[in-house]
Amino acid sequence: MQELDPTDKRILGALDEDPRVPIMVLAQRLGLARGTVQSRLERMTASGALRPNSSRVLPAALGRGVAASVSAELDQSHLNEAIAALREIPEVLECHAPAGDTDLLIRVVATSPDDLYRVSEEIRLCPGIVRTSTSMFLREVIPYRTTGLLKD
Amino acid sequence: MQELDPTDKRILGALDEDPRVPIMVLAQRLGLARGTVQSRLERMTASGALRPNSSRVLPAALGRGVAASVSAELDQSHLNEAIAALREIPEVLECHAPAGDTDLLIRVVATSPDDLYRVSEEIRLCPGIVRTSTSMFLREVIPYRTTGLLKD
DNA sequence: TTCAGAGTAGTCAAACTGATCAACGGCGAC
DNA sequence: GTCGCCGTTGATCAGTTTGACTACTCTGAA
Repeated sequence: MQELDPTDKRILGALDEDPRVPIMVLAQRLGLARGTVQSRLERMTASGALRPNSSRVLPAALGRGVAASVSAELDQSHLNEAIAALREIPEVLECHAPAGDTDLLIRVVATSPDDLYRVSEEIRLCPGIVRTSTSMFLREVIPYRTTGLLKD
Repeated sequence: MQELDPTDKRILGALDEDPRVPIMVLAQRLGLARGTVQSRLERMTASGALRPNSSRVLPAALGRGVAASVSAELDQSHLNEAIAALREIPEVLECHAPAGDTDLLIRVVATSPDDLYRVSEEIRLCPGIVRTSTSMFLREVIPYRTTGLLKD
């Protein structure tokens, strides 16, 4: 994956609202030749600089209106097993290994607080996971975005 | 924003790899009439069930290879000011208000550990923010996804 | 039973796509 | 300096897709 240059960013910026605008429209809106936009789009999608389109779907639209962060402490010798097990849980949206006290930080969603309990239980039962601590999100203060970074 | 039904999910699933496939191709791949796919896509994009396209861009592709989570404790009487200030920082990707001890959980990215220091400094200096604690992510164990939720 | 809403299947003209081309400019290697 | 490489441009082409429209069918709810 190579880094995106300012032209790439401009293209992505113009695609922000509607990723299906015709390339021609895009090109003339940006003052570029159609071929340029076309080849850059191909390169960007091929280079893996973009997440799959489904990452745009809001969990709330899938009935998962409750979000939370689960910290998990784990038996380091079973790290890979734990990760494999977490990957099988659809409600696990994302997982990071932070420096510091907790071993894994897991982003989850659920249909309700009750369902959240079920999900965190499911995480707790993953092999290698010793202890978890779930913190429900009361509010999404700033929704995920990268818009600001595109404007460099 | 209304909830997506199984057909909507199938459409989104088929769009996962390439959001620019022609609607006709999509329709015959799913065994639906073109008009159906077309109207549903319109409805979905209009209903706000999707994030802007730029949320697909990997921060790493924008030179932000370092990710972290910042917990911020704040003076509750300046909550809105703090949020407004955070919104102005492009490296702040997202922000949640969790139940529990910390007041805000902020997802940030940076170009380097050194740059991460700068960003967390910037957050600390936001009006209303009393104390912060930054935890750098050593590894993205499971990249963000919603794929599993689409298969219900 | 009747009705509204959603899906199907078909049409149309206009517009788009992907592929291709020659030409041009910048840039690093030699 | 100049050579070749690479990306951009502006152009062409046939084939396809789009958006808008129609009429018909199906289904669940009143």
